[in-house]
Amino acid sequence: MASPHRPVVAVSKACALSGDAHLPIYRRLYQALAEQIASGALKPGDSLPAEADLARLYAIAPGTVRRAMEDLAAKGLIDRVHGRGTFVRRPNFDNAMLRFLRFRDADGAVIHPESRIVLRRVIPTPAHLPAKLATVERTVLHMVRHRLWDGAVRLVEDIYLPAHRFGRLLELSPAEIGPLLYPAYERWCGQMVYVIEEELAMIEATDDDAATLGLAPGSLVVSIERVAKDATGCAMEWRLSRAEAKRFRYRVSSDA
Amino acid sequence: MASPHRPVVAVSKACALSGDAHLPIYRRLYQALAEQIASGALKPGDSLPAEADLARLYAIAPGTVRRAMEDLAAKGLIDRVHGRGTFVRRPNFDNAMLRFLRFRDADGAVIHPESRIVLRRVIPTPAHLPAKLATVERTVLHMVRHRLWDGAVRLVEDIYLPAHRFGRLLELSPAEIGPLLYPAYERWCGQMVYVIEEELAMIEATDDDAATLGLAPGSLVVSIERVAKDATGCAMEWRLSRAEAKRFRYRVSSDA
DNA sequence: AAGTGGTCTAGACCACCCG
DNA sequence: GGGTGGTCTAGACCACTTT
Repeated sequence: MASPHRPVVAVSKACALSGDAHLPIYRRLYQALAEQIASGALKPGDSLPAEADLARLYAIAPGTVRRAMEDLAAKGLIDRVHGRGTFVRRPNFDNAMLRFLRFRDADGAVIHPESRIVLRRVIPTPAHLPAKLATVERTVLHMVRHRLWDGAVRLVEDIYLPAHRFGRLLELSPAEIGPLLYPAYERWCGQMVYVIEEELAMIEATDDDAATLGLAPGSLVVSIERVAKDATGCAMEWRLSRAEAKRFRYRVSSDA
Repeated sequence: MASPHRPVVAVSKACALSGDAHLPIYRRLYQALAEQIASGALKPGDSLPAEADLARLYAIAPGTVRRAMEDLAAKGLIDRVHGRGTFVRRPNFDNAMLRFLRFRDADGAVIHPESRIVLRRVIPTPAHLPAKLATVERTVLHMVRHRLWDGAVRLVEDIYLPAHRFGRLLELSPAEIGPLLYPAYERWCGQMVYVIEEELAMIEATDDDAATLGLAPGSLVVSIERVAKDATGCAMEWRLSRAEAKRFRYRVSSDA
C-alpha cells in the first residue's frame, strides 16, 4: 500500500515492486523473488538479502517482507536458517511434487535414480491423448525416458507434451535438460507444474518393457499414469511409467 | 461469541494457555484449539471466536492469534471466511479420505464393497505397534475386516485402535457400525480422522491371505499400510490391508 | 452500521550462528 | 559482538458479509 509518509531514508535505490498493483505487496514481492530464482539471477545456494534489507530496499514493512519469505519457504523455493540467513533451495526430490514416487533398495532406503532420455520426437497426436492432455494440436512431443540405478533400467516412462509449449526441449542437450524434468520445464519452457494426479495399477509387462527392465515375460509391473497441470488446471503433461512391481514403494499423505 | 454451547467468558479475566511453556504462544493456542476440535467440544460447522475475542480471552496480541488461526487453516482444521468468521471444518470422507482406495471391476468402474468384520478383540499391545500408534496402553483393540464384491473376499484388513478410546466398538452390532469405519468412529467414539498417511508395496501373499483371497500361494498382493490421525496429529488408527495386486487401482492427487 | 478476516506498519526482545 | 531469523506486540486501515 502507498504509505502516506514515505521514509526519507537515503537508500541509494528504493526499488518499486512491479506487477499488478491490486495484488498484495507480499504477493508481489513473492513473485519478484520467485522470478529471480526461476530466471537464474538467484542460483541455488545463493543467499537472499536479510529481511530488514529487503524492507528498506522496497520501502515496505519488515512484517510484509516476512510474509513473502514464509510463503516462499512453504513453497519450497528457499530455506530459512535461524541465525545464518535465507538461501535459494537446491532443487531435489524433496520437492512437494516429486515426493510421490519412491523406490526402495534392499534396505528400504530412498533412491535417486539416474535419468536417461532415449527418445525425443514430434508425432501426430495419438487418438487417446486429447482425453488426457489439454491440446487441440495435431502433433505432440513424445519422449521416452529410462531411470536407472544399480546399473540397470528400473523405470520406463513415456511422456507426452503439447508441441507448441515444449518444442524447445528438442533442441537441448541432455545435460541442459538435467535429471529432473519439471525444473527443466520451468527453466526452458516457462511452464510450472502445480498439481499432479496419479493412478496406479498392476499389469503384466509388455514384451518390450520386460526386456528393457530385465524381467521375465509376463511379469507384473506397476503402471503409473500421471497428469501434471499448471496453475490454471490445464493438463500440460501426460506420462505413463512402468516399473517392476516388487521394487515399488509408494507413500502418500492426505495433508500435503 | 454468541455460540449457544460456549460459556460466556468474562473478558476481564484472561485464560491461561496450558502446555509446555517453552513452546511459542501461537503453537500452544493451535494445540488448544485443535484439541477442542479433536475432543468434540468444537464440532464441525461451529464458529470460533473472532480473532480479537481470542486475543482478549488469552491476553495475547491479535497477531499471535492470527498466526495460530492461519496454521489451523493451512492444516485444514478450520475454514476462514472473509467477513463472516472462522468455522470448524468437517473432514469429508467421500472426497478427501476414501478417494485413495479404489478397486476396479471388469470395466474399470468403481466398486463399493461389502464390509464384514470377522474379528473383534482386545489383545496385548504388539511390540511393533507403539512405533506406529500413539498409545502407551498395554492393550489395543484389534479388528479383522473383510471387504467383498462379486461374492468373494477381495481385501483383508487388520485394524488396531487404542482400547480406551475405541472400546465401545466391541459392544456394537455390525449393523450399528455400518459399512464405513470412520463415520462409525465419529458417531460412536467421538473420534474424527483428519489426516491419513499410506504406504504401498507389493509383496508375496502369506498362506493365510492367499487362502482368504482365493489366490495361489505366493501370489503378489498389494500391501497398504495406513496411519489415521486426529486433529492434533495423534495417530489413532493403524491399518494393514492386503489385496490381489492385479485387481488393484489407486488414485491420488497432489491437490488435496 | 457492525463485525469479521485481510493487509500493513513499526517497532520490541530473544535465540541462534559466525567471526 | 554483530547480524540473522523467530516470536510477539499494538495498533492502523481496508474488504467483505451480514443485520
